[in-house]
Amino acid sequence: MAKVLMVEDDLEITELLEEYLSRYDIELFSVSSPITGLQKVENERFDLILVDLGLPEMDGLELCRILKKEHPEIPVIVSTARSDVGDKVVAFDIGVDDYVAKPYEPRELVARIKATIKRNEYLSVVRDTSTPFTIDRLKMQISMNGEVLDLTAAEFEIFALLLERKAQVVSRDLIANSVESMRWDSGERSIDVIISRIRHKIGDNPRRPHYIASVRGVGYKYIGD
Amino acid sequence: MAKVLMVEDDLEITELLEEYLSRYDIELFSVSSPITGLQKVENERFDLILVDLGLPEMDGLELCRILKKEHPEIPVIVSTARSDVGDKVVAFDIGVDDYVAKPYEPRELVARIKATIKRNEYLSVVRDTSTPFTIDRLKMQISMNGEVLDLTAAEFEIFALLLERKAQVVSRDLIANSVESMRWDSGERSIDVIISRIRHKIGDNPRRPHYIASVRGVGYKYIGD
DNA sequence: TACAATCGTTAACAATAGATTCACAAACAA
DNA sequence: TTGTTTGTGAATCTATTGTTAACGATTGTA
Repeated sequence: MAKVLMVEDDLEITELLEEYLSRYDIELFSVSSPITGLQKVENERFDLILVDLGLPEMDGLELCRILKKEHPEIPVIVSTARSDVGDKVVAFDIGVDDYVAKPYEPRELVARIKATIKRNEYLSVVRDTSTPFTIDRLKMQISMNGEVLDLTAAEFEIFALLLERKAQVVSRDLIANSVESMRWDSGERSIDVIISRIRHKIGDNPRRPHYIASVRGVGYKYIGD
Repeated sequence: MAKVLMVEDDLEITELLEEYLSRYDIELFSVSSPITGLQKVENERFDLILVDLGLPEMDGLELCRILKKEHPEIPVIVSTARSDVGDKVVAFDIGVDDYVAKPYEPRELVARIKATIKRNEYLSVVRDTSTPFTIDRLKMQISMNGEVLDLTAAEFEIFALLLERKAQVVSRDLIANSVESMRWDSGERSIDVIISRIRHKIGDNPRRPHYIASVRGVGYKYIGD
């Protein structure tokens, strides 16, 4: 039974779909606001998220962006009544997995949901080979090639920060202000020391770094090749 | 001097901070209601906005939401006395840039304000199809035909300066004053030397330059043709 | 055109700012 | 307490920047 979360404010649609999808082995949960959607995602595991564009409070695309940032492992399908092609383009740009235009046939939705979940199962295995690191924020751990690294809180936070920003340079300043397990006013050398400890644990060499490169005068960056 | 707008109804705090922040090169303007805050933002340019949650009239989060919608380019920091974690989560969801819990050390506030402003200065990748070069300030790198160049800080800064000014002549004086990674009192020859090293790395020849031409008696310019 | 004066280029080396890491201290958690 | 995590200062190391100087190119002048 696949668990799908739907973010949609039209109650009529959600009730209909809940009933319909259950016949195809899909358990549908629905919330009407992006905020509650995000909260639900934090506390429950879903196989897929369905986002309706044209939502109140927050732009639906904005929700997708956050979802893709915080939970890139969960596939997202967007739906919209607007015939706006721009939305579609932007949505795919963000990394949305599929798109259905309203009004859609329920049967079509079932097909897309099943296809997307299947594709994602396969992809998540492939994706592992591209970068050796996986972040699990709920468990607060980072794995390297499937092996869980033994990191302290500060090490975890800094490394996660670097990994999330991919090749972007992360300044010591930013690190100091983002990492809760460090005192906000601790010296810049402390950051270097923690970086040094992370490097040691992942077996990286600062001279010829494979993962964490230092950027003179600024900070560090993760180099995913 | 950074201009910061504070939306906070506790006069005691604002007066204290106004005095304190000025010592750190931050000019603080304060308003006590979200409405006047919004009006001020319409008519003046600010580098950052500080919003206190738990405001009268309008919910502080609501103010943030409007600010982020109307002026996404201005960074926002929220502060709150509530220890409510939910607020924090929602605030970040809205797109708030940073968060301080009350009571906070004034020094901490200074650090966060400075960091947030700096982080927001450069946001995007400059892509220009007319030249083979691409500047990515976040990653602090310049690519030539897709290949990332291995530049040092000073090399990066000078080359970026030239590229951004297109065909304009950039004087040695301007270079000396713009480049942070160089000592402010270093001679003019040092600039020439760094230009030489950039040329070497991009395979340019000063006799018959394709990219960087010297302008006798003044400085250099980038020739994109 | 020849010559001088000036400016630009770059190689080789020197100076230095910044990074790394060690060993230990302080803070924190159990 | 004890053990673990984070912070500090110092020694060391190194990449980056600065300096010098010899040479080449350019401009101006007669």
